[in-house]
Amino acid sequence: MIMDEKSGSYDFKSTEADVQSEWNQNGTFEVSEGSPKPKFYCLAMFPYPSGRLHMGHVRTYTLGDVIARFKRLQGFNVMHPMGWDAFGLPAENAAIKNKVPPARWTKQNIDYMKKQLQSLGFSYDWTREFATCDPEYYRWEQWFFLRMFRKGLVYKKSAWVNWDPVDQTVLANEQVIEGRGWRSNALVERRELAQWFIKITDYAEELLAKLNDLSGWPEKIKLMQRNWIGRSEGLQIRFDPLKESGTGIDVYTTRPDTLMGVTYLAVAPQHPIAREAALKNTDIAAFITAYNQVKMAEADLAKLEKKGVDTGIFVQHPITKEPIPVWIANFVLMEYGSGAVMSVPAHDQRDWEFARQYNLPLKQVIEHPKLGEWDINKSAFVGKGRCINSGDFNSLNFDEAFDAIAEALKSKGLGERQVNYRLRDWGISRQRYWGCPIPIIHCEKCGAVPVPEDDLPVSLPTDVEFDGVTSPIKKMPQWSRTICPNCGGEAERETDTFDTFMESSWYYARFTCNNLDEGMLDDRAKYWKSVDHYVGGEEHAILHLLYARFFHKVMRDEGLVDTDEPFDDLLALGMVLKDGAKMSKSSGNAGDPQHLLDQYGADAVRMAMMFAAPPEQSFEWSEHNVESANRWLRSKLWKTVTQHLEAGPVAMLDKNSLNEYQKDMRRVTHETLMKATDDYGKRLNFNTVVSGVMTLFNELQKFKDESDQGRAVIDEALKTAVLVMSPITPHICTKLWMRLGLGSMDEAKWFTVDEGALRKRVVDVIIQVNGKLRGRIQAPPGVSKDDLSLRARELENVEKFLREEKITRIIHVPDKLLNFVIS
RNA sequence: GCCGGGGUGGCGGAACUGGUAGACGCGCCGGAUUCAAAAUCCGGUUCCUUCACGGGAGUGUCGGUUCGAUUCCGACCCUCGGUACCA
Repeated sequence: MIMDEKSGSYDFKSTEADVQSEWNQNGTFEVSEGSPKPKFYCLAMFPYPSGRLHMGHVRTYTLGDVIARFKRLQGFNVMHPMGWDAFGLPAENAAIKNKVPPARWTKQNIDYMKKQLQSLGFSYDWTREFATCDPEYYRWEQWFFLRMFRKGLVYKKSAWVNWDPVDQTVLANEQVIEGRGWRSNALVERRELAQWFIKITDYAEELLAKLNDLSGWPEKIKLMQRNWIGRSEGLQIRFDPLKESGTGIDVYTTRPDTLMGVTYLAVAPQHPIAREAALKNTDIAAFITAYNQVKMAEADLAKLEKKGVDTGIFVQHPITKEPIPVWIANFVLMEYGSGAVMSVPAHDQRDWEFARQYNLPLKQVIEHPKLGEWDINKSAFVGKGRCINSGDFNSLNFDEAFDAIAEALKSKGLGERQVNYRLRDWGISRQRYWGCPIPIIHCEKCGAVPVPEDDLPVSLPTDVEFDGVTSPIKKMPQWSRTICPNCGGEAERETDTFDTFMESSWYYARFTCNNLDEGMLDDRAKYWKSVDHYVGGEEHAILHLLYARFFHKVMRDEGLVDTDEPFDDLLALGMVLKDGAKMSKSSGNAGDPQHLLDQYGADAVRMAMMFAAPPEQSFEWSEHNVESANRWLRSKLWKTVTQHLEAGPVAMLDKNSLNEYQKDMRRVTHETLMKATDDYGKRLNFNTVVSGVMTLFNELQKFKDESDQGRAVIDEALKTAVLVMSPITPHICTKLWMRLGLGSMDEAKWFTVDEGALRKRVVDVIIQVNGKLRGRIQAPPGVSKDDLSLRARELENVEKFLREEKITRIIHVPDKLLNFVIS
């Protein structure tokens, strides 16, 4: 047993319970908009209620809490809310497995996880809590969707899904394992369904440009978003049919300078040309069928062996009018550009490999700028250079050729300059039950009609049987049968639901006014503005963060918020790994912290997590650290403070009467405080805050001075240590703060560093010979190069390396280093 | 495949602007305390070499820049995250 019952020893159970109940009674973390303090909105990505917390949650929420508590100590009006990203696939899986309706399962999980979060002592304003499956929440999401619908940001088109022919259901990519349905084990087919899309590409330019303003975001995340948006400038080129009757093909290229080297075109297997060709040719039909058996994830498609099939169709080259064969290739994506590419095997490695495989001709049209000669039979030359074998365009460089070819094609109506994005419009239809219903009514006469605002929300029935075969609301005519708001005739509700990224794209704004019945957001959203600090896993670097940035811009354009970006500063956390893989819902409930909380307490769990690694780094979780954190809190922090208090009252610190020994100890205190201020406020490295405080205690342990001023120095050190640790281990620190006679921790203010205390009496200067360490000298700060050089040469171990050598240079880094360079 | 990270003792990590590599903690080893144990405290702990002082090597691999490189540059290997229906 960890606790012993001797009086005065640390009992984390009663301490944590006491402190938490005080927070609850006092409403310590409830905030409003009327404060004279500056506002600070601190948010950690809300969890999917998967059942129990795992260590990834503990890390995210402890980091968020540390930031919130530090900012509170610095005098900010801190809002730190929490809620639930409650719609999603796992609830459906659990419903099938346990025969529980998704709503009930979700509710149970929320109840349990909320208790866990509370027992960890996070400083949440729980009055702002909501779950995204609450109709009061998703009502406004439906309302906002209809605003987008009326703005023309919403449209319908067909798109491909993974179809399980046995379960008669659409599968998510992660539910397709080696080409088979996860439950039925049936071979998955791809199907085309009509789906709703939101025009995020209308905002592509702004989403890209505004990244430059996000100085509080990590460069790596911004870089990933830039690449994801993937802006490029190129040419849309028309290849006309050879015969009048055929169909032409549009391609998009960023290398129009290689147009004269085109030897074939490649189209995606879903391209209309490919489909048409399949009707007449069984080989082509078989090729497309085989392609459609691979799941639609890009990672899987891109890893396919490059394969193609000849359509037998020819189009004409827009300049030379020569016939160009059209192939179908499994590496061409229908979603990007026009679903067709012009292939220049001499100057594109992928085209080159494809041409080799199918014996298609190569034509070199770009000269290597340095080598001149290039053997295109060995590999493609993908660099830029001057045009050759290109008729009128010969000797032009890339830019000149780009312009000349663009002009030539434009005059013939065969080409147009185009800015293209890799970013695709956001498909938001899901053929699932456990999500927010799409508020559209389908009428035979009027088409897709928005549900009138007064009829919102379109509620999802929660008392359902869920067997996994199709969505329950697709089998409930009493739910889907309705009247057309337009013509009053019989009509059907849309039975698809929203992508769950919809909910997480605006929840941060709703926390400002979660109880608002009359609208989506009110002026409180304008008071809290953007999230000042957003904390969450790096796995959300692209999708969630991009969708939320997009939503925010649309909300701004609708006058609902005042700022351009939702998240000013972003802390993108590394993964907590278990056996080398990320901890998540899909890997079961690995890493439930409950037994650790029971055995060692919340402070120990929080401290162990913060001490383990810096936030942005992934690391393998080891429970061992929790025990040692508990030991440190108990036998160092608690015990030292307790013994200090038991030794009686402490005199006032008089800075001017300290001896050198006491000044040295005091310097360590202020160095620790300075480092912690920087680590919390700027570097966001909390592991080094902990190690700094541990070092302070190691120094205190060596400091033996029972004099009045000696004890005053200790007193200051302990108060500093308790303050510095309080964002990480708030329970024990709240109690010790009180005991140290400092009153309520809720009123505490961050300390100021005493610059005078940092001054050093002596510095350690290292002496090197040719960059190798040969000795060290203690000297007063500011010691001159000459003095050092003289003293260094007297050191035997330095002298023996300099003897009989010629010194060519002496490098001096003040107060740090002296390096003798010998030949 | 593509995009973005990461790689430092037995382990987690530190070294913040190119200047003492391994802070702090875990583990392990030795000692104190104890009837004994737990708990606690003290000391040691990169590797090789040396009685010792010291010396040599060393931050994924190979190469480069520099008086000096974990840090900057180039190539490669391994690994993690994302890849648009996991969230």
